[in-house]
Amino acid sequence: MYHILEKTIQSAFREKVRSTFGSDADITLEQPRQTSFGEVALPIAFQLARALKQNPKKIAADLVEAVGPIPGVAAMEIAGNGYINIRFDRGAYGAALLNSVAAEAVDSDEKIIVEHTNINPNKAAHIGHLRNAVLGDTFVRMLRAVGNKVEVQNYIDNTGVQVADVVVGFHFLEHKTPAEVAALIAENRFDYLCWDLYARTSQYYKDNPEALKWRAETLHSIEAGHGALSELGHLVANAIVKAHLATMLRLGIEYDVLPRESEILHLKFWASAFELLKERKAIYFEEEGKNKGCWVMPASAFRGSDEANEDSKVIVRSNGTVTYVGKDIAYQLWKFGLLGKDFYYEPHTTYADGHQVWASTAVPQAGPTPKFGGGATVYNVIDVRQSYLQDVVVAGLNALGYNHQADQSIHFSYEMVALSKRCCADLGIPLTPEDMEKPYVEVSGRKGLGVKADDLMDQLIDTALREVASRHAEDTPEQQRAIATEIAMGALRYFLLKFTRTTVIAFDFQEALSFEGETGPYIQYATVRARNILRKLTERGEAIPDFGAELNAEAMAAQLGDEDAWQILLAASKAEAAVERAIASGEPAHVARYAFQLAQSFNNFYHQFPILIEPDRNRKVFLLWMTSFFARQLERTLAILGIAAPAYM
RNA sequence: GGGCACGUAGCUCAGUUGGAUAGAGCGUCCGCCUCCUAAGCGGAAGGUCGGCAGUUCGAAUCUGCCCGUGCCCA
Repeated sequence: MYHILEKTIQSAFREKVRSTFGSDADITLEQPRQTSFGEVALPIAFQLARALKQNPKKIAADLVEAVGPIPGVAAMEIAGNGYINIRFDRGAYGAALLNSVAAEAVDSDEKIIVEHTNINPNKAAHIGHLRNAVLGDTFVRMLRAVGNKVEVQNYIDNTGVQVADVVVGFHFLEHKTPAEVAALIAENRFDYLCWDLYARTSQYYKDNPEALKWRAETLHSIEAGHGALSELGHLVANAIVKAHLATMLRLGIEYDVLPRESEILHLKFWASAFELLKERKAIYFEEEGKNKGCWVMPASAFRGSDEANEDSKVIVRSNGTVTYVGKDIAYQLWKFGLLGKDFYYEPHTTYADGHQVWASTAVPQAGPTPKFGGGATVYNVIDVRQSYLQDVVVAGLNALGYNHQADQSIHFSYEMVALSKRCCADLGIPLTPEDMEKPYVEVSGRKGLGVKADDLMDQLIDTALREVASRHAEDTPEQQRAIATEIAMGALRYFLLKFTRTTVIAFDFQEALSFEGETGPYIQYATVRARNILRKLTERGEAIPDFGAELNAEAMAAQLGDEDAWQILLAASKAEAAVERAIASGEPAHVARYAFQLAQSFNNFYHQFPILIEPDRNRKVFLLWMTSFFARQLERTLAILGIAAPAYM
């Protein structure tokens, strides 16, 4: 509702600014410094003052005169040196909220692809991976909430160095056969086992550099697709992908399709992309210099036109192997439906809600399978350290002449999750003097340095469970655990979302395990309270009023004359505006912050207005409507954040 | 050496794209459970928005130069 009125005001002014002053300046809306100034402020007169060489105050007055009455607006006043302050018609506003039945949903046929998670399938997921997945998943929920068609992809690099290294560990260090590894997979926490083995193998390379030949041998075997090493590679990657899906499902994160690198290889995606790149002269064969014998992309393609830097990017090495970027260009082309090729798909996993995840396969399937890829816009959720490579991929699209798709290929970047020094101390990680100088310590899978996702979730659940058990001792352990899990996961998702994407999260247990203040549970608690009021009402034998019948614009106006009630309702009605703003800025943190403010508003309301014992019938009906409106807004916003609203707390 | 970020209260962070008196949580101090759940609420203290210059009606926000930190590319 709020953003609809915003747009009405905006367009009314835009039109008059154009017709009266011949300017098509942007109409920016602000929130007045003081709530007593009104609901919306326009500084447009200042923007026009310079060009028109007129007093802003006069411009503002002329403009207000020209615009005339706007539906939904009660008053416009000139304030300060030329601010236009706008007051809403409270009765009309309240009545509109009362009648709004999940408006809009600007349906679009265009598909948006969001790729996230993309964890190397060679070890357990850690907190850095969680940030990726939670950011990606929340952004997907935001896009879907406003009516977009979204496809969620989780790319699986099942033929890469990292998988090879774990295979090296099993085969050369542990002397395990595929059958033995299969047996290990059947046991518990294979992903944890690999976590340690990967670190051990990495250390072994360090001490015995000649062992790197094992890695090369393994990579060749995996690429060729036969032999014990290849078999081990598939066993490891498939088992770890399963573990990752299970880990992410704990946080309510689901995928639509898992495109795998093995199929990119077998279906010769790269060969098609290579031909395209050569044909369109996006890359060239280097005849001399250090990159002699390589196919390279000229630096000018991705570094602006600065001639200063001569460093071109190698796409195909002189030994004929393609770099990671090369494969990524092929994959990106496929995402836009530009490759002229497609995967085959087979069912991978079915979630409890019936939702099916598909995985790519090189084998044609008998029955009908869905189509994936061919998006109009592609978001790649990848951490900021990959910026350079992402630029090269986009440059590849541009060099091929796909400028529009290049613009629609968005690196949804975010800063890493590091470990605070206190966190390292908690984990018993010894810090070098070098580390002590730094503000935080970088997570390293290679060193086995990090907080495992499942460990963290378990710890959060334990902490929440102690609290739930002390508050609801009468409940069964299963019930307590279910509630504690919802609270723990809510806390974790909120913790990862409240920071903007450019902020490095220095992970700290004390902060992450907190359930008070600006946290997920704070918002959940407000939601539980709102619903409790309505539940208590029916428990007392009273019916929830028919708000549509008992309230109208007049009644709303009377009740909303109360300044506090009005401000609280106004805040509660801005959910859609907050989501739109967050999508425009690509910042899920804005939704998270709004959810917190919404909960604060509700708590404010809760403490200020006793509802069930309110003697005045009209007022009580109004307060109950406010309560149900809050409950709905909180539930919606939590759903967008992927946070559950527990039955009780 | 080049590129990209960041620097705001004791700590951790927001700041709606240049607007009116810079906000929140944590921590500290004081207060509130006879009342819909205290995972809550109210109040207090706490700031040279890294520094200097510039752009203009107006700068935490834009530009330049410094200082400091992180990441990436050679």
